Amino acid sequence: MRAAYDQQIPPHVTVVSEGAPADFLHVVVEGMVELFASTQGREATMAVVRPVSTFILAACVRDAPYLMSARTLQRSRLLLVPSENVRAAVATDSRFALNAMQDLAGCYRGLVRHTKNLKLRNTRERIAAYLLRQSRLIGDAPGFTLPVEKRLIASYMGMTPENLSRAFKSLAADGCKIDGQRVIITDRVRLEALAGLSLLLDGPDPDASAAGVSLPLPEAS
Amino acid sequence: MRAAYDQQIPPHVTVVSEGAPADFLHVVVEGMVELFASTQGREATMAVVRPVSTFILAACVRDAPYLMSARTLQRSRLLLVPSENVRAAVATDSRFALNAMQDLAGCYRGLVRHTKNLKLRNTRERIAAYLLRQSRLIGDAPGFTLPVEKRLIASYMGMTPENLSRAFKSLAADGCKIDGQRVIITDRVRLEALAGLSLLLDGPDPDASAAGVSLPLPEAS
DNA sequence: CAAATGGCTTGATTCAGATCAAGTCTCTCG
DNA sequence: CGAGAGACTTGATCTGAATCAAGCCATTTG
Repeated sequence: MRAAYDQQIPPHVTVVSEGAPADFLHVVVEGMVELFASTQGREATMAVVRPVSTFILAACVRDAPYLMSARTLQRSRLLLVPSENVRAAVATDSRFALNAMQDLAGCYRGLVRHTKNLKLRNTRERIAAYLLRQSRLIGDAPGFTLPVEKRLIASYMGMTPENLSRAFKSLAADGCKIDGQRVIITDRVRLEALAGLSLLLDGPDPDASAAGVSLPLPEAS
Repeated sequence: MRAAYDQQIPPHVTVVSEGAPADFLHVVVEGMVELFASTQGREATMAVVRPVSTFILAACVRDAPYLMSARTLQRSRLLLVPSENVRAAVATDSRFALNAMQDLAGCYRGLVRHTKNLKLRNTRERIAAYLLRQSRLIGDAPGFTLPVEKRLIASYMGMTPENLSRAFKSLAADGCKIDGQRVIITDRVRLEALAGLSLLLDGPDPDASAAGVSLPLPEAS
């Protein structure tokens, strides 16, 4: 920690570029950071990190290049811990290692869920599942506010903003009303049926999503 | 290890079902194991594990339910280590913990790559990238043999066998000839261009794929 | 050895989702 | 306050990939 840098970063600043060597472990202390990947024009949101969580721990541990880029979505406070110090801590402090491992395992499981989602469900089902999960994470409240921009949700879910918009509208017929940022689940049973039940796929343990990776929690309302 | 079970398993046997509690860490000593996920009829291959590698380490570490199922593709020899022993070893043996962490980080990075692939490339590009990566993993040999059934490759890559077949055929025009199990890269430059350059996306470190997760290595020929 | 099974290919057709093209609304900023 | 920018929506159209339907081939099995 003594070697770490504490930084205030304005919104919309890219703080990590994929391909670069993993010099620092990043910790989001305040604000919100998007992890994304891009190739020749195309771009995909991989996760959104909220306080207090780390990102690119895996690259640090392996001393390998970053696989994702990161940019701030809001003004954010980041703690940058030099990778060598992280690796030293992992090697000498077994409690640190244990916690790092839990974090890593959580990230992995979060990504497994995300990938299953992409491969096994179509757009409407993915959205239904997402909304249900959001609702569950705040205690099964039927109403809540979307925590990030829709275009970001669309990218994370592997679809275009246009299709997200259409899907949102069409969900009215399946138990969920979306108006602007406001979401109201009107018929949970119906929505769950659409999502392809199997909340096994999304639950019961929140894993990484509780830790702040994947997409942020909504606010109940 | 003293508490572990050493088992010979016939082909096509499901040894792990998603949703079940993670009672054992599995180690593939011989053979080949497919990790897959399914919901209501649909099914997706998530990875193929080859010796010597572990699977479902993350579930063990977190003491959480399995997120994937596992079945043998061939007659296989598996070592089942009770999860509690794994967690005990992690807690007491810092070298063990360190290695487990490396493994976990490798799996995570492998999955990040896979997900980027799914989100950023279309079917032909994914296949081109896959073939190039296979070639690279055996030392840039232009010719090799596909290591698993095509239907499995198709599922792993998130497409139907029909489309994989068509894509393979169409790649003849882009620098790669596939005949049965045999692959010959005739024009690497062209194929790389199609794959969307960015071998950043797939390299340079092999991470998990070297460790035996993702899809198996091909055989040079 | 004939039948069956399962993987693979091929063609025809369909459809989910992408793309293209406006247009609206909100928020910011000069 | 008016202009501009960016997010979002909506409709029309296009297209990549899925689905459906045979047929082929190799391997297994009775």
